[in-house]
Amino acid sequence: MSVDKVDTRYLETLVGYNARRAALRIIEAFIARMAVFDLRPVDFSVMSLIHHNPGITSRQLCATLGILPPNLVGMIGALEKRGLIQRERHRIDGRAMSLYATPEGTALMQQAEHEASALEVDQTGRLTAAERRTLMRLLQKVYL
Amino acid sequence: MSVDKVDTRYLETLVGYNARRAALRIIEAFIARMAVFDLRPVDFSVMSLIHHNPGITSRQLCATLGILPPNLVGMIGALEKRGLIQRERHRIDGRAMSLYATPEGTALMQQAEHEASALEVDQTGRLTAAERRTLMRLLQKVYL
DNA sequence: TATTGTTATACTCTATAACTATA
DNA sequence: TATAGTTATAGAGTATAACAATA
Repeated sequence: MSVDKVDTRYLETLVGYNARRAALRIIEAFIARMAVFDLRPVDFSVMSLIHHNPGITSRQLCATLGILPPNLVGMIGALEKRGLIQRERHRIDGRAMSLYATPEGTALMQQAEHEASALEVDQTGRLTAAERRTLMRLLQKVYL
Repeated sequence: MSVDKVDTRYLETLVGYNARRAALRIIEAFIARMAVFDLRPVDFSVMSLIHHNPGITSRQLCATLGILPPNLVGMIGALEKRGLIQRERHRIDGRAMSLYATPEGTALMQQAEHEASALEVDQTGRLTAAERRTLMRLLQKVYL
């Protein structure tokens, strides 16, 4: 026999389960609304960090976002090919590459971040501003 | 030039970013501590739902957990092969399969859920019990 | 000797199309 | 005609090993 209504009460006591479900919900909406910019969540994160940290290296991006170096190479290459970022050999450490947003990349990210922030408010519409701040603070207490 | 310290302040204003980081942190610990039971997060979720919903169908599992049917088949097959669950043809709807935890599966899940709950407390050690309840409630307000 | 970036490659996860048995 | 489960397969995401250039 099937069950009338699925009892999910146990899983809902787990922070990991709830955080994953919430993240997937928001990311789903993010993908849909960021399609006009042709930016996946990971591309957005990478571009945002370069935008706010001119000269950041690939290694620093990997460490910050938890991306493995081999998996970043293609993304960086694609963003450079699109004219959104520029790569320069690091002035002091010749092994590293410094990354910069181009004027086109900067303009794109100003729009994209504005849209992302608007989307966040939409997706968390059932939360008050205070609850939203609390949620952020508690999540950071978990992973930072 | 690389940057001294990476500025992540903008990304940290996004619920999606924070929820994903927190979820990944907890899931990482989950994978490590559930290895003794040979249960990945998805296996744990599936087994837990079967455990608490005797007779649940594959379709109901898919709808509840957001898994696509073709991707559930192999998991169910593996769990059955391990003797943790039993599949029976649904008594009324001959197309569906009703799923039940075996005594072995039930015993395993009692241990596994106990361990998962303990792990949750460890991973959210920087939160008070009240904060943990608040976090859960706010996350559910986002995705439910 | 260690680190940055890179290539190649394997592995896992997720998604799509099409089939069968039943409703 | 629609749905539950299944098969095969494609695509995206993530991981490991090894290498060249530089520290």
